[in-house]
Amino acid sequence: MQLHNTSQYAIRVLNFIANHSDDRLYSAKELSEILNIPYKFLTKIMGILVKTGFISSIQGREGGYELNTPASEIKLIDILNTFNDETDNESCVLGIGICDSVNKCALHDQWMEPKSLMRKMFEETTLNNLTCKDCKL
Amino acid sequence: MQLHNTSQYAIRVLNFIANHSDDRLYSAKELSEILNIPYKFLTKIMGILVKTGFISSIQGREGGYELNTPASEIKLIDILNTFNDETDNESCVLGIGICDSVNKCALHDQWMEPKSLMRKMFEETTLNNLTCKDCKL
DNA sequence: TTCAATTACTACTCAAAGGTAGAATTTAAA
DNA sequence: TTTAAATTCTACCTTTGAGTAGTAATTGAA
Repeated sequence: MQLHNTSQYAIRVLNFIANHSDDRLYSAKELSEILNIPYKFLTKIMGILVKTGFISSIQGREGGYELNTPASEIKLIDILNTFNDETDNESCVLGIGICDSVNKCALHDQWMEPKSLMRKMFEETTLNNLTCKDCKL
Repeated sequence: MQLHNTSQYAIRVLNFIANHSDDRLYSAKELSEILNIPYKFLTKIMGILVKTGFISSIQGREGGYELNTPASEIKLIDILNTFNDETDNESCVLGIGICDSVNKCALHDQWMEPKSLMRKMFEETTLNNLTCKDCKL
């Protein structure tokens, strides 16, 4: 029960860029070193984030990445969805198709509350709320 | 963000056995058909559940499986741990080692509440609480 | 005692996540 | 204009979860 590495990496990178947007551009090489993410894997993820529109890339020497939209508009759930980290509200925790109040699995009732809270958190948290000066990178 | 298939299957099988312990023995073939789990994969999982002590197997003709301990003593969290479905309380949601109040990741604060509820649920729910007559199998 | 229904064991395949390699392209600075 | 620092692209490798195949071992019933 945990997020995919790609989702974790993407959140950390986007958060870092959001917190340093005034600053200057950061390259994949720098991000890889600062965030301790394998360089080649990071560039692959950055490519996806560019294609899906989260960020823009500035190519060539002195290049790097910048957010396309304000940090306050980037929800964690959108990042998770990009990397197939389903938080689908209806899918059954025991894997038996769709779960709802009339068609329950054995764990449905107990799962409701933690699931809702978790989903709410990923839906309502933006890169903006995440900003945190003394945090691990 | 979801449970492994193996964990899902294991919970469903154990729950079914728990709900039919008075009854009679169910074989892997029957369980596979009733619960719609691939037979060969199920027998593999049953083997693990026997080795880890959740169930005992009765070999030979008319054989099958039965719980080793009362359903009220089998916690979901123990099943998850058996199949590497970590719900480790300290491990970081963003994958940066250990997370606690003095060593936070950027998502730590928001993650606390849903994580605690989820963990509490898996720790406190036993096969016994799960019993549910009108549920999907 | 035979036989069929059962679990147990070993080894394999398949798919997806995670990660790597190398070369092509872009571009600002020297 | 050259060059080095950057992104981009395509293809590959590795690991792990998911699932399959075949056969040996066990055992109650006929």
